[in-house]
Amino acid sequence: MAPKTRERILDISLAMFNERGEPNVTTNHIADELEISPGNLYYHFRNKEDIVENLFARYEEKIDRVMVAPDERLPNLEDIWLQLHLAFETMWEFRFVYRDLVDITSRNRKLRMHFARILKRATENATEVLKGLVAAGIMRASRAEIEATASNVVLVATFWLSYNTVRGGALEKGSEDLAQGIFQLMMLIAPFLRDEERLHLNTLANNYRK
Amino acid sequence: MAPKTRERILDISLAMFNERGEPNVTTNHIADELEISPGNLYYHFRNKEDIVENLFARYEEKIDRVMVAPDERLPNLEDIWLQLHLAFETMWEFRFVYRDLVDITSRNRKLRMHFARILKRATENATEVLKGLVAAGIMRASRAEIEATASNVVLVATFWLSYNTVRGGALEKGSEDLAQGIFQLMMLIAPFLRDEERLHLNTLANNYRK
DNA sequence: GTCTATATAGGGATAGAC
DNA sequence: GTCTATCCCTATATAGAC
Repeated sequence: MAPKTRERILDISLAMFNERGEPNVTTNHIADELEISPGNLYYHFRNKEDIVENLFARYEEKIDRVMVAPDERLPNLEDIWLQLHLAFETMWEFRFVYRDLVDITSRNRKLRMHFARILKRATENATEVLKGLVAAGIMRASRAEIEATASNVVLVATFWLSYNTVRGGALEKGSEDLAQGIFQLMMLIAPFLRDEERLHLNTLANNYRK
Repeated sequence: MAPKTRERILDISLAMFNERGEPNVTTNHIADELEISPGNLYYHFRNKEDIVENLFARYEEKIDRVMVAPDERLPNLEDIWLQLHLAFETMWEFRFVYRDLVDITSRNRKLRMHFARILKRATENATEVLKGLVAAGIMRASRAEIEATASNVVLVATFWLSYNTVRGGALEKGSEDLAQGIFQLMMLIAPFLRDEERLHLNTLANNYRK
């Protein structure tokens, strides 16, 4: 049996928001693409914002599952690659949120609060991981450096896709763009690493240079 | 004598774009605010995009003057504080560009190309300055680290205002927000500095923590 | 649950008088 | 240069039939 209309609206809206940017997709576009009537769409959702909020809720749920606190074991660099990879995959899936982040959060108090919460949690998460690396002896950094770096990690992660779009240059397929962003994040912590890991990252740079 | 209408339109548009976001300001709003007729506005500008392009040209000219290549003398940290301050002031003056950066550049090829050029120039500029610090013996970093850091500096500078908006928390008056962003940028290069300067920055952190 | 038809509002933009 | 009047179009949203 075909998926419920409500779900189909959400799915196609996500695809169109991601592709064209949420401000540039109207409810009529969505209805057209689905080959349903605008009236039908409004039977399932009060308004466009209602669709956006539902998609954001999907996003929030997924990203929350990815931002798991570090467990008892001290983290290593492999853990970080993996966690960044999972986070970036989810952000890519809902990249419309990031494309017009300020506009979307400015006009909707609910989304603004929830997004601020995600950022806060991400920053705490990053801080804990960095502290873990210090505790594991993999890196050395002061408290102030850890805090500043955690903020910078979150900032770069949040706006990497926008940056990559805006700096021009042909966009790769999504997965390569993401890999480059993850590398860029790793280079934020590279200078704090002990020589072995630091040199390793420097070597990897050639694979990601663009 | 009062300023020419054309200039008044540009001035008030800039103020309104900065305050409400460019997508949320219509030509009618602008005309209302100026207490002129919409028809008059369209006598001076072909359309809204024409206004945006003119404001962007103003911005580009100013930011180009700020991004001066380092002169013969090797740079020190004071030079960097100063240059960042000048750049951030100009970005703040035209912050509407940054608020909806992806949307604005996506729909206008000309702005897209010009903004990409600014980013490219900023990255080259940052790279040169970092190399200068290395040459001056103030910091140590590999070529790969310099390149990655230059990119991160530009990325953080580009999206600092958006980040600050979106993370919530009461916004300070503009000047304090900017100072915090500049500090955040300095912390990107802190780990590469020799001990003296690195400790100095770490001490400053208390003034900027938020 | 879905459609057709329509109401309403607003934004972009132009013509023509002054 | 400026205004009034207006047109066109698109977007959101609703009513009521099926």
